Amino acid sequence: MKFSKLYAPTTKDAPKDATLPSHQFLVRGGFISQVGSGLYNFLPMGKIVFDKIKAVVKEEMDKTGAQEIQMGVVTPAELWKQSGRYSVFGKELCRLKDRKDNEFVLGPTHEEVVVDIVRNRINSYKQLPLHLYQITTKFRDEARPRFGLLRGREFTMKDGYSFHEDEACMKKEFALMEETYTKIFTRLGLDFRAVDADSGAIGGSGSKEFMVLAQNGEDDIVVCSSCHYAANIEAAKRAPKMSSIEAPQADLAKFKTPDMKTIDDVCNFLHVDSFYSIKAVVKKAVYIDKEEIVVFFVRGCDELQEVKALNACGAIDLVDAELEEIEKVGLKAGFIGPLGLECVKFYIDFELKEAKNLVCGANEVDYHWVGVSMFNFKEERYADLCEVKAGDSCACCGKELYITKGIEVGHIFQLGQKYAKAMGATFLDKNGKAQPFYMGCYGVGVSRLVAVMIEASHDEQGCIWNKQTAPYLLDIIISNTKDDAQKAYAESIYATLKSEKYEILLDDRAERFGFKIKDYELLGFPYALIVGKELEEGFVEIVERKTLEKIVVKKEEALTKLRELLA
RNA sequence: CGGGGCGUAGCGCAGCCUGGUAGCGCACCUGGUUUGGGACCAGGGGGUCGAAGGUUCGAAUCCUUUCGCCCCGACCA
Repeated sequence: MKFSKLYAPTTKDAPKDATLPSHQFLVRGGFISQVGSGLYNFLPMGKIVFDKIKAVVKEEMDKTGAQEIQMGVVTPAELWKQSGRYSVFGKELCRLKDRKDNEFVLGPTHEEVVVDIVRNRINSYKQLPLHLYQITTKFRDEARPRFGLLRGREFTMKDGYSFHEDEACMKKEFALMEETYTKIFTRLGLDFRAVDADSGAIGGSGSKEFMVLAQNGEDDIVVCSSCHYAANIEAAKRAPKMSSIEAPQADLAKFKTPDMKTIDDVCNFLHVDSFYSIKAVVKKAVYIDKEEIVVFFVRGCDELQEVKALNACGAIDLVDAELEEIEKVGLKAGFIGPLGLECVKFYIDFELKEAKNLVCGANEVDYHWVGVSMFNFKEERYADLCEVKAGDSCACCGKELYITKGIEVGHIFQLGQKYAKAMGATFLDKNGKAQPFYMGCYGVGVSRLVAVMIEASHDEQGCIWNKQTAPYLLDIIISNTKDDAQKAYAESIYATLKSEKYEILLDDRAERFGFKIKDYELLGFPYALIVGKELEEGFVEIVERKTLEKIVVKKEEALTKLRELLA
């Protein structure tokens, strides 16, 4: 490709709203252009990168025996009503009506549709397992699109769905997908971790996220400093917390604690470490048909992890409770404790199970209990509720955990029979009995990966593409296009390499050297060949983008050297 | 969804408070000089001032409504 013909509108300045390197460089380099909030167009070079990433994903998926299909973006709302997600999925689900007032949704994911495809067509266990996948546009009406391609409203995802006769077979496919995703992200040259995750709105039992480690990630991930344990903070576990501080010895007694509404106040007043106190976090749980106040108890030194809390109470959403609502159900804000609590639903972090010598609210204004022991609560009261912090101990090996940032690029789920049951999708097993399918589903954020590649590899000047995803492998820069010798030499190298099927760019624009080398650094192709002044003496230069180091080679040897580098 | 900001040429902005000829930089076009780190000189083209309504002799500017975009947070497979 000749740069003079390429549509790559590069700019010196970044758009004012682009804060992340990937967003800035994608726009400055003319890879993408924005057309609306969270809506982007891919320009020629952006499209090349996108297609290269897509090809890697497709190749690895096809190797596993999964079959590519393509489902419609517009889906009848009826299918979503069958699965129950029409009401559960929030405002991200874009709903629309046709001219006859029939309801539709823009597919944010395709479990419902794929079940419909298989339902009544796969009738026997003999036809299983089956894995169908697609690489298509999804739409989610995000509350706050941002960071360019990292969180758009329209995006491209590879989403695969597998069907199995039993759980064992489903788990086998899950393991195969974990392996496959590892191959995909390794081929793309990314530094990533597969982490334990919460399943969110997709549901199901086991789920793992693939996180690319990056400073600008939106997710917190907990990683063990010693063993292989890694998890999204929403699902992270730790070894039960211990305290070296001696437990306060006291018999069960009610203490007057005037106006002591916070853990700090109470602990200071009673000279107790916050480890030995119980914190009450009041939330309003939103269900499909109702709202109610729910209280979560964790150790005073811990924080409530909201996703865990949401899972514990099975609500659709948890929102902050207003003081008025708290008082209305009979709770005494600042003095809430589990002992004798009856007016609301409540859950207790399981690390508090059978704990002793605690301080907690007495459900009476200006009073706290001391010497509390956590026995006599029903088993179902206990749940994993607290947020893991840096410095906590690993549940697997006991060593220290730390927290780092990640960008989610893949997520794999064991769905079990959730969708098949809800939508009445069954097959006949070996005994001739109808059984709902076991399903798995597996997603890769393909368009997001375009941005992730840059987040993972860039410098002050611009992108640094690897050979696997670079739009072009080499940029031949003619320093002065009025110099016939430079032009002729550059064009001959270009023609030769092009005939050998290398993807290369010839910067033949009538611009000055500085302009073109800046564009090269911004666009970030792996190598550049500079044909300039030294050609007269018989030399040209090869630049490696990653290091920006230049090597001078004899003009006769440049081709050989380039073939070696580009191979 | 809560809080805040901004919409004036393709991009970045000034003008608005105090109403009266729509401006600057970059980009673009023409000619010339220049050609190894985003050149210089001269000339030139391009804007329903986000939209609608109102006040006024007169609105980019004041008032009302509305749409869009962005930032912080909540949310988010």
